[in-house]
Amino acid sequence: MSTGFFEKVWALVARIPYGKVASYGQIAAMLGNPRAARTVGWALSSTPKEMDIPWHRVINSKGQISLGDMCASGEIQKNLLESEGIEINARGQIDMQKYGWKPDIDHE
DNA sequence: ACAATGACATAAG
DNA sequence: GCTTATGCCATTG
Repeated sequence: MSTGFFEKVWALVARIPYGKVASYGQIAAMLGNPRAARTVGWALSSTPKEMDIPWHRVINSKGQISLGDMCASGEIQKNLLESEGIEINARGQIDMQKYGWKPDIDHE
C-alpha cells in the first residue's frame, strides 16, 4: 500500500451494513475528501477479490451502478445487490431513501 | 515532477 | 432529461 487511502476506502465500504448502499461522494466525504470520489471508485476497482469488500454496495450519486452503464460487470453488481435484499428500479436505480447507508447508524 | 488515467460530481448548454 | 465540459483527488508510469 503506497498510502492508507485505499485502506480507508476498504474499511469504510466494509463498514456498510448488509442491505445498504453508499455513493462514491459519500465515501470520499467521510475520508475527508468530498472531491476524491474518483479516487474512491478507483480504490474499489483496485480492491483484491481476496478481500471481503462489498464494492457492489458502492454506487454513484444517482443511486445507479456506473458499471452497469458500460461494463457487463455491472450485471454482477446488480445481482449481488438484489441478493442483499436491495430492490432496484427498472432503470437499475436503487432507492437511496431506504437503502442509502447512514454512517451514523452503523451500530444498528 | 509531469502526464495520463479512473467504477465520480457538478455546472452549463 | 441528456450530453458535453471542467474540476478534483490519488495512483501509476
